[in-house]
Amino acid sequence: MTPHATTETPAATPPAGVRTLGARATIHDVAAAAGVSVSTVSKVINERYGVAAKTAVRVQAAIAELGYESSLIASSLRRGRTNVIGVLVAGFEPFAHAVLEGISEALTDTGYELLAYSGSQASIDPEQSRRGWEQRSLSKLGGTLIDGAIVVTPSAESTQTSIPIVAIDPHTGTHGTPSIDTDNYGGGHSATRHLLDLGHTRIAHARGRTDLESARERERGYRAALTEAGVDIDESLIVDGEFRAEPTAEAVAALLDRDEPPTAIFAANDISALAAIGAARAGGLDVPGDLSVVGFDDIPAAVSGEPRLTTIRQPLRDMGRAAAETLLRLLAEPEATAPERLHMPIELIVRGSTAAPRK
Amino acid sequence: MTPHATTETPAATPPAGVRTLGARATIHDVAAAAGVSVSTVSKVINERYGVAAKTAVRVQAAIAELGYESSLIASSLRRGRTNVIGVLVAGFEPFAHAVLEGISEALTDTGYELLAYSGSQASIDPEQSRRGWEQRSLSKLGGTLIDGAIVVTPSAESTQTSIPIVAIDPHTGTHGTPSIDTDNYGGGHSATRHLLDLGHTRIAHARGRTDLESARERERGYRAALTEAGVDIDESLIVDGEFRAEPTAEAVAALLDRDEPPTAIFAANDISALAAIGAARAGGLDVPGDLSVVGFDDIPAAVSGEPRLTTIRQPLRDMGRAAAETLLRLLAEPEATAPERLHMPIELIVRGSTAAPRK
DNA sequence: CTGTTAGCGCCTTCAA
DNA sequence: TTGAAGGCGCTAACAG
Repeated sequence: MTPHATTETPAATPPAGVRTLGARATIHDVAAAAGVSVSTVSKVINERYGVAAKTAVRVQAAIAELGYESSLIASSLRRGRTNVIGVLVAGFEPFAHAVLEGISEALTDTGYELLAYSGSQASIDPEQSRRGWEQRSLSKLGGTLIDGAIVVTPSAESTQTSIPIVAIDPHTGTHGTPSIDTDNYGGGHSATRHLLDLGHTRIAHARGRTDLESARERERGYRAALTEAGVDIDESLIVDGEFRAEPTAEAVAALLDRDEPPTAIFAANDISALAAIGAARAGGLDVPGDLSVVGFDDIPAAVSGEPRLTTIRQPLRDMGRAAAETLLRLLAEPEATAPERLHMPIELIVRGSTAAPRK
Repeated sequence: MTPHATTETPAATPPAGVRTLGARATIHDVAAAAGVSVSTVSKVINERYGVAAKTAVRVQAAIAELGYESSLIASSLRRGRTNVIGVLVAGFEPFAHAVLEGISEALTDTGYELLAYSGSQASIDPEQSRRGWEQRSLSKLGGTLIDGAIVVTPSAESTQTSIPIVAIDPHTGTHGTPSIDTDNYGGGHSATRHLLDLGHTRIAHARGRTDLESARERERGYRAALTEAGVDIDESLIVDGEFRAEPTAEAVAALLDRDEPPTAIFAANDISALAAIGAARAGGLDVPGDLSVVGFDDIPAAVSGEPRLTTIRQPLRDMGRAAAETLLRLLAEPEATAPERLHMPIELIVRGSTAAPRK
C-alpha cells in the first residue's frame, strides 16, 4: 500500500486518524477532501499550469473549508525560497526595536515577510559564545528558513553563509559583508563642537568600550573637534565609562573632585550621560549650570528626566530601512557588487542639559 | 544505489558537488568528514547513548571544523519540538516592542528561544484579511516551527490550533484562549477620577474605536467615575476619536468651540491626547491652563513634548512576562487548565498636562 | 556500537 | 490533465 490513501480508496472522507480536532490540516487532508492527489493540490496552491479549472475549484473549496495554509518549513525545506527575511538580534532592546521598525517599513509591499530571531536567551555560556551568537543563528536558520538576513550589532565577522547578509552597526570592521552604521566620528565631533560653541574649553569625555569601533570613532571625533578649535587635549580628562552607568559615575565623580574640574562632558552614550548627571548632582553640582552634558543615542530615557538630555541622535529607522533595501537588492541580483559600507548622518539634538559655562 | 553516499564509497572526501564554498554544511558533510553514517552524527548531536567515545570525538571534531549547526527547520519537521516560542505581531510598533521585552525577560534561561513574526507586510488585502492575520501565521508556523505562540492584539478568535496559545490584549472577547490584558476599565476610571479630584466637572471623553473591547471598557470606566462622583453624564461631551489623531483633533476643536466648553478631556490613547493638545493650542488655549488632558498608554512621545502628558501606563512588560509564563506552564503540562483571563493593573502617571481648572 | 530504513510536509520531475 | 516517485535535512526505530 502506498504511504497515503489515494482517490480510489473507499474513504471519500479523510483517512482514519487524520484531522483529529484541533490539528493543523496538511496537504494530504486537502487532497483527500478534494478527492485528488497531493501533487495536484500543490499545483493549485502554487498556481502551476496543468490543472483543470473544475478540479482547481474543488481544491480551492477544500482549502478554504479546512483552513489550510501550507507549512512554511516544509515548503522551505523543499524549495530554496521562503520569502522571509530574518533579522538576527542579540536581544529585544530599544536599539533593535528602532532598527526593526525601519526594516519593517522598507519591507512593506515587497512580498517579503519579517522574522526577528533572538537566539539562545541563556545567560552567557562561554562554550557557546566562542562563535558569535549571530553565526550560530545564521547556521540554524540559513540555507532554509530565511532568504536573507540582517544582523544587528554583530560581535564577529560573518563568514560562510549561503544567504546574503547585511550588518547593522557591526562591532568590528567587516570584511566582505555590506554594512550600515552611523557616522560615529561625526557624532563625536558635533557633540564636542556644540560644547565648544557654547564657550566651554575644559571638556571631558567619558568614552565607551574601547574594543568597539563605534566607541573609538566617537573619541576620534571628540579629539578632532578640540584640535580644530585650537584646544589642547588634556588626556586626564578622558576617562573610561565603558558605555555603562557605574563606571561612568565613578569616573565622573573623580573628575569633578579635582582642583580644576571640567565644565562640560561628552559621554559616549546616553546611559553614561545620565550617570554623569547623577554623579554631578550627588556632588552638589547643577546641570547644566555647573556642568554641561551631551550624550549619544537619544534613547527614550533621554527625555524622561529633568533636564532633558542634549544628545546625538542616530537615525536608527533609516539604518534599518537602508539595510533592508540593500538586502533586497542583493536578493534581486545575486551577483550584485556587495561590499559597501554606509555611514548614515547623525543629528545633534539640543535640549536642556547643556548651557554656556559660568564665567 | 542508496540515496546518499555511504562509508564504503570511494569518496572519503565529500561527494562531488557538496560543500561548495560558502554553502551551509549539512549532516551529510559531517558524516562524510568523520567517516561515519549520518545517523551516528545525529546521535552525537542529540547526545543519545550508543556511540563509542572515540567515534563521538571524531564527529565532534568534524562538526567544529565545518562549523556545522543542525538546521532548525529540518529537525523541526522531523520531531515535534523546536524549543522556539513564536510571538505573532501585526507589526513592529512600540506596543509590540514593550511586550516583546517582557516576553524576552521571562524566557531567559528557560532553554526557549524567541522568534517574532510579522506576517505579510502587505497593505490590507481584503482577500487575505478575511481570516485574521494571526490565524494565517499560526497555520504557517504552527505544527512545526514553534512549540507555542503568543499573539499580540489578535483581531479574531484563534481556533484550530495544534500548539498552545496565549493572547495579549485581544480585540474581542476570547473563548478558550488564555489571555492577558490591562484593566482598561480601571484605567478609564483612574484618569477621570484624577480630573475630578483636581476639581473639574465638565470632563469630555475622546473615545477609541468602539468596535474594540478595550475602548469600550475605557469609556465604561469614565462613565462610572463620573456617576460615582455625582456628576451627570453629558453625552455631547463624548466624541469619537477612533484612537487616531485627525478625528480627535477635529472633534476636540468642535468641542472647544462651544458656548460652554469642557475644562478637561480624557483621551482614549496618547495619540488622541496629543492631538487634543494640538487642537487646543490651535484654538489659542493653554494646556493645562485652559484645558487639562489625560491620555492612555504612556508611549515614548508622551514625554517628548511640552507639557509632558499625564497618562495611564499599561504594564506592557509585565503583560509580556505573564503571557510567557502562562505559555511555559501550558507547554510543561499540556493538560493544564488553560482558560483564564488576566487583568493587569494600570498606573496613573501624573505629569504636566493636567491642573486644577481656572475659577 | 553502528548503519539501514522510513518518513515529517511539501514540491518537482516524469510517466501515464 | 493527473498522479507516482523521489528527495530537501533530519531523527527514530530497528537490524546487524
